[in-house]
Amino acid sequence: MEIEQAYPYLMERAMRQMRMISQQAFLQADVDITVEQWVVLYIIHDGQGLSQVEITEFAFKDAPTVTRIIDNLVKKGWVYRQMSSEDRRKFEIYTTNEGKTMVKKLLPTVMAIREQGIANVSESDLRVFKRVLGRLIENFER
Amino acid sequence: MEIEQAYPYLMERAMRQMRMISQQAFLQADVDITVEQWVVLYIIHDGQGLSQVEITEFAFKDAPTVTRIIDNLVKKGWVYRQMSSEDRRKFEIYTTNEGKTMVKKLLPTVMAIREQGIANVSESDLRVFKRVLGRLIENFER
DNA sequence: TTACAATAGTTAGCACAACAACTATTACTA
DNA sequence: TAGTAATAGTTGTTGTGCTAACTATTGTAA
Repeated sequence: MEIEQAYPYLMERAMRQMRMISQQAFLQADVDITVEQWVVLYIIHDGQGLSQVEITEFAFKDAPTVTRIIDNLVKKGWVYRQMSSEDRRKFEIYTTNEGKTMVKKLLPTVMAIREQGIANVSESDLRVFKRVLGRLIENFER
Repeated sequence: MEIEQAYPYLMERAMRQMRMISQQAFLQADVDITVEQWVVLYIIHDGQGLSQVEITEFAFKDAPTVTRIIDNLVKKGWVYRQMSSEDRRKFEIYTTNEGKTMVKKLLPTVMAIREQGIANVSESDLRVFKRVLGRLIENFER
């Protein structure tokens, strides 16, 4: 089937496989977390005190989705919301100690999967790969 | 933020932009269809008479998802299920005339968006890009 | 200062993604 | 051939993605 050679199809497929493998790895590490929750948790961990809007931009998700993912992370005790003192519309989001522990526990696994994907890909091919991805993003902007 | 340079992040972002632009284009063409419905409709159009399992494999989605997407396509009058004569567990899925019309109407738009993405990407870079994608898929297999 | 616009976040509704459990049918094997 | 395994498809549940509509707060301009 012709569609199997198209680059969007290949990208979709690679992404889905990576997601499945990551999910599997989280399960094996005995951590009840989805890939999307991981992404947001990691951003919160890295950015301590970000507002939800800022998290929205980094995660490239929309506001309602981020609200719900943070709800879930709060339920699991990994992050908390703190009312901003300058702007009462805002929250500042932080990881709890358990949240930090989770990130430390899972980060090596995530990095390993990322490496697994590009095993046997040369430095120069990887550079081209990232450059084309950057171009795609530019070309789809606006 | 460091995560913005990682290739999975770039892939996710490019894919999401492409999906949004496609959705927008469908809206502008006055066709009420989601990107996922488009993918499945196109596969059905191209493969006339495929079973749902076969569609599942081409679309790289799972069976329940394909069932429900086909349900929606049937509701919209673009495809129909026909009981297989050799195996009564199976359906053969075909496009209706309206379905064919939709594909003909939307295909040029979809191709144009695909081209827009790789505008100003050289032939050789595109080759590398696809090769790396293929490698990712291989590396995540098993 | 009052009125209106913009911003931060939430809620609701529909579609999709992943998983588990289920029915119906077909294939395999003792 | 009877019993069991495998296959095709559906249904239900939870979480996510996107849009629209909403509340509360802050910014801006007459």
